[in-house]
Amino acid sequence: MPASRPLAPPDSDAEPRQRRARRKEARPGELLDAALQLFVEKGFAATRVEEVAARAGVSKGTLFLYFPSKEELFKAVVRENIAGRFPEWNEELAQFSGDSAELVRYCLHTWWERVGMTPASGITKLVMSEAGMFPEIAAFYQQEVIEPGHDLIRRILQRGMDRGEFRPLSLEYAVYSLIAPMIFLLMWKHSMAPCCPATEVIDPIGFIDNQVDLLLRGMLVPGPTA
Amino acid sequence: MPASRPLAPPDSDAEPRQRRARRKEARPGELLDAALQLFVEKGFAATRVEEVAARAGVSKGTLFLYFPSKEELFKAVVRENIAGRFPEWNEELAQFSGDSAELVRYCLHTWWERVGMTPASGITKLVMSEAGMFPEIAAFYQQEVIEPGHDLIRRILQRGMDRGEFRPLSLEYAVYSLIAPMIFLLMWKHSMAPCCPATEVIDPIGFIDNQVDLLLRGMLVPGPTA
Amino acid sequence: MPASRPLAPPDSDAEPRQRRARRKEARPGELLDAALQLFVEKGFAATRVEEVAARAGVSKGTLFLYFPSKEELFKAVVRENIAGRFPEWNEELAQFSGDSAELVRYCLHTWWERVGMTPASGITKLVMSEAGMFPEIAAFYQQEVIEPGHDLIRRILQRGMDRGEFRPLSLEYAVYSLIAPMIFLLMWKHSMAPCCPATEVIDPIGFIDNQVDLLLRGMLVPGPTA
Amino acid sequence: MPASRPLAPPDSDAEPRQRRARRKEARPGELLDAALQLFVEKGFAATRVEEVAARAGVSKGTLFLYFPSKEELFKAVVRENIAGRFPEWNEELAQFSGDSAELVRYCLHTWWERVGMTPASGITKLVMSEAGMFPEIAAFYQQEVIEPGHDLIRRILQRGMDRGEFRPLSLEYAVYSLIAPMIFLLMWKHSMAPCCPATEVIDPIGFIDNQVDLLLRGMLVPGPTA
DNA sequence: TATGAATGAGCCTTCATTCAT
DNA sequence: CATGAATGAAGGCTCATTCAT
Repeated sequence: MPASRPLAPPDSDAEPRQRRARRKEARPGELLDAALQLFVEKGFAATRVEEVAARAGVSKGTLFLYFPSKEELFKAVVRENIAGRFPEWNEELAQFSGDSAELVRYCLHTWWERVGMTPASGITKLVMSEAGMFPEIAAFYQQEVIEPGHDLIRRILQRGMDRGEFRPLSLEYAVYSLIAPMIFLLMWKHSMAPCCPATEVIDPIGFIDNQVDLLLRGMLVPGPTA
Repeated sequence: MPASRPLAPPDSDAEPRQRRARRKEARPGELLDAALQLFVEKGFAATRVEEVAARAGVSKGTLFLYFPSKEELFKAVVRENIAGRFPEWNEELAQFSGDSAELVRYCLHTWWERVGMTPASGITKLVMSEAGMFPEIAAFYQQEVIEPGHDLIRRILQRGMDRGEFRPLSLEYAVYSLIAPMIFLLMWKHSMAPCCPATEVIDPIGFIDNQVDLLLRGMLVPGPTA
Repeated sequence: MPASRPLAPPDSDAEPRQRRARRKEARPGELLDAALQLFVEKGFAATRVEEVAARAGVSKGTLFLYFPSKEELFKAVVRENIAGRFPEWNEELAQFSGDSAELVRYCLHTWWERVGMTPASGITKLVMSEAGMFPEIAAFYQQEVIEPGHDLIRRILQRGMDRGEFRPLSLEYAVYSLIAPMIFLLMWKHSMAPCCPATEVIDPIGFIDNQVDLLLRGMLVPGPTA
Repeated sequence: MPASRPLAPPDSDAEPRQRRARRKEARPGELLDAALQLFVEKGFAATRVEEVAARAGVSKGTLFLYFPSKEELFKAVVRENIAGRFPEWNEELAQFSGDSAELVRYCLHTWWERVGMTPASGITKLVMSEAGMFPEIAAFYQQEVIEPGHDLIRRILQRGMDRGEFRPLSLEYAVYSLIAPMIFLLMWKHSMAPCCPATEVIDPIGFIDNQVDLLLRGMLVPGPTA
């Protein structure tokens, strides 16, 4: 879940005077973006700080002006890219007025649009891949993303049950049932797809639609006209 | 999918004659096991060959007697652990006589018992994490594991449709629907769980049961007493 | 044939501004000099890059900033030290106006002064010693040094015959007759002399003089007063 | 100058019973031959003991049964191959009855036949190439080969002067004049020729003939019909 | 601030040497 | 005697990090 900082700052500088200053402020962000890309592509160890700096258009030394070490850069990348959008999303959820099946469908599609298909989706892959080396980061991610995410989904499911739309569900497991296909899409996109041109291409929208159909059919209280 | 090679060779020196020779045969396996553990634990780059050797009870140099480089060791770990169990599984599938819902349930549980809960499950995590650095390995995995796996599941779904048990399904997407929860379990087990004691523990059996219920409800032709 | 680059860069810091920059330009040369010395002293394999770096007053890593590998360093040493001085020598030869006997004598003495007695003479010993391991280098040397050298000598001999000073000679063999003593001096200087204090010391000037006398006596058309 | 041990032991064993025993005795010799070849080809450092053992048809361990270390193997190779043939040669010289010009020609040709063109010629190349690392060996070689060789040549020259055939010569330098072309042939054969197919091929017999003509013309007392 | 030359700890890999069989 | 599996010291090379400019 990317912060609202523009990922690619428009360099169409109306006022040429302050470009330098603006760039200076933009530095850390540009470095984080470059780092995100590279870490996702190649993993933590295989990414060289010099490459990150180069992709951000600065020198190696400059990177260390902003981040005291490669590890801290990594942590910053993760932290920066999971900046809580949950308040906003919780708000959206609270105001949703359609039926719960709609809500489920809306949620997964929205997640895809706002996270799954953006570069930010890479950080989940990143965190999972490097969790062993950065338990601290994994715990942080768990706390800041996974738990709020689970809560959000749990509320959706509860809403469905409360409104008599969903049959009684094991909240715990049902949450995973909704998350699993998203994780799957993510890993597919970031792991297999980029390196095996032979890999079958998954159409994410189609998959999500189909998956939601399947799951909802299992979750919904059977209507009189099944 | 680990070979049936015993993980810890019985050193019950019944015949004291050829201890050396016996060790020699066991070496590659011991090294591969040690490497599997460490690669899964720490990733490829962060694992030092000396550590692998030490865990296998030999010296650094010995490792290079059996594997010409760290990369080849990695490849061997992957190859060793996916040694085609598909023929055997395909056979089991062909001889299954129960209904297709049973078959689906049986399959996922069996996968968990034979792969998911064994150390070999780390391989998938490993391949996904390092795919960027080892496109060759990823392609190999794609060909040797993913495609046969998809085929197998596709046949199960087709069987269900042929026998009139499953409603018409998009084979493509339905395959992913069955795979996704397995991938999710795997990543959970190898990424979040080991480093965040705080993480909610997922009971895999429970999750699989629940997930199968949900999916089957969506896949089965609604019986007279839904 | 060493380039005219000063072997020990004058660190007489007149302008304290850009010591760093100046060093940077001097580095490759300092490293090449150090490498030349050590390679000649100990051979390629027995020379450690760290030692080369140390003798050049830098750390191991710095060496790799300028040369991508030990092999490339070696190649650079060879290239640096044979940087075509042949054009200049050919020019000298063309403008020589004395008789051909003088020219032969002048040539061999000049070779000694400009190559034989300089550290660059070690290069030939080096190339010959390591030719088996670096066929590429040997071929390069053959092309860039040996062939031009032979051409030069061949022209001298031809000049002598054209002017009626030398009797008809087999150009091919006569070239080797002039080269052989130089190679001999070189190998003596770099192989036997340095390690056997007992070895008889050859006075190169004396040897060259004597050798030229002997050869010229065989090559010259017998004058009326032999 | 190879010892009289046959370089390639004829395995056409008339009596098959003792082959094993005979081989056992032949071991050190076979190892030394293999080592000579490889050391000459690749130099000391680049030759692996395992390769030597393999070429001699034994295992690595066996080599260390006969030679306590690689360095000692090297020294043995040199020692073995310079076994004094000088007594024999000195004898030949003493009994030579022709004129001294003939003797010079005979000597150089004989040297080529008995040393230059045999594998043993490699050791001179070897000693010169590795002298820096084995000063002890170089000194030994100096003492056992170079000095006796110089003595022999010096005696020839003295004989020529004593018999009034040669003009007064600087013994010292004239010795080098005769040795230089031999050294040159040797280095050419072992260094440049094997790795540069492009290298001009020198016909050694032709070169020696030509060189002797040239030198003798310079050394001989001019006859009435110069 | 920004640079990039310099550093040196760290790791993979080789190979002479040992030793149990 | 012979073997070849095992060892571990040594050295090439990388790259995160520092610091003079």
